[in-house]
Amino acid sequence: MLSKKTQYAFRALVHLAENYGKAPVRISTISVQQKIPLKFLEHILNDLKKADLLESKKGKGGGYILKVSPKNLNLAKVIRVINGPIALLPCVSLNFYEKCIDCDEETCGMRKMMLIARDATLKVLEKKTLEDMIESRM
Amino acid sequence: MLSKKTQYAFRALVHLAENYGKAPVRISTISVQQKIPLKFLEHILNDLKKADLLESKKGKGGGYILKVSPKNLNLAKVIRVINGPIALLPCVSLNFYEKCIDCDEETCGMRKMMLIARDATLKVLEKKTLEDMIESRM
DNA sequence: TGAATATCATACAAATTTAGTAGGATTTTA
DNA sequence: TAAAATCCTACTAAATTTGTATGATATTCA
Repeated sequence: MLSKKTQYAFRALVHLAENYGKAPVRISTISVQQKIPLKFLEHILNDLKKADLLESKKGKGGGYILKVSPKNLNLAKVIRVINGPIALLPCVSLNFYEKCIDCDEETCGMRKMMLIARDATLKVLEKKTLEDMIESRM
Repeated sequence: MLSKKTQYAFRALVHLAENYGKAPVRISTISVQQKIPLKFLEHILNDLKKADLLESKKGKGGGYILKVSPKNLNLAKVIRVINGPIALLPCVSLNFYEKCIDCDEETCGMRKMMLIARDATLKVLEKKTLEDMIESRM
């Protein structure tokens, strides 16, 4: 399951996507409108910034703006930045690979199955974008 | 990601599947051969038993046996019993549904996307069985 | 220039979940 | 009835999640 932090991140990103191309949006605005604890939201936006998804401006009139177009930001990217691996096992993770203990990757059946599951999940999450998410609302 | 407990569960189930139709297997045997802490394994096997996947026999000559055929035990079932929900959001979980806070399900784009992702993942995990897992090892 | 505005950085803390241990009760077989 | 096994309840330690607190830093605008 996605952490609360990740759900917050998506909500913040949707908010910023709706202001894409406009003036920066303050953390406090997002916090109030999306009902996300302000100081927690600071961390989240900072994480997204470090991942190069957001830009920020300090001082009066400052705030955050989406750096990439909503249609170029896929959901897998966001999940990986905030939530971590998408795969069900570390040994089948593309971005967070770790060897499993006591398991020979060549002959591990669990690994083989989770690889197939991962591919199926990724096919969706890497294709769907923030824009798809917003448009799907009607 | 699947918890360590879930990975242990799969390993234990594979072990039991290899003894399907034969005499019961003791916890201690599985513990040693699969390198799973014994007392922790007790809990796991008990959970699987409560979910009706295993049968147990007490006393000398006792142990655990797989109650269902390996080819009739799909991976989603196991994950749900030990790990919990497969969906990425509680509001799109079939077996562990919970309403999200501050979210209208009719118009929530995040929900719409995670529904599609869930279906893709489930299509694999509900189709693949313990037998598939074992056979895929070669 | 300086006050107000905003992000940025670091550290801390509470709550929850995960991963295991301990000790004994219960049941079955021989 | 003794040995062998599961069963049950409670406890504990470690890790992760979900925040909070405090102040530093940068920017704008009068």
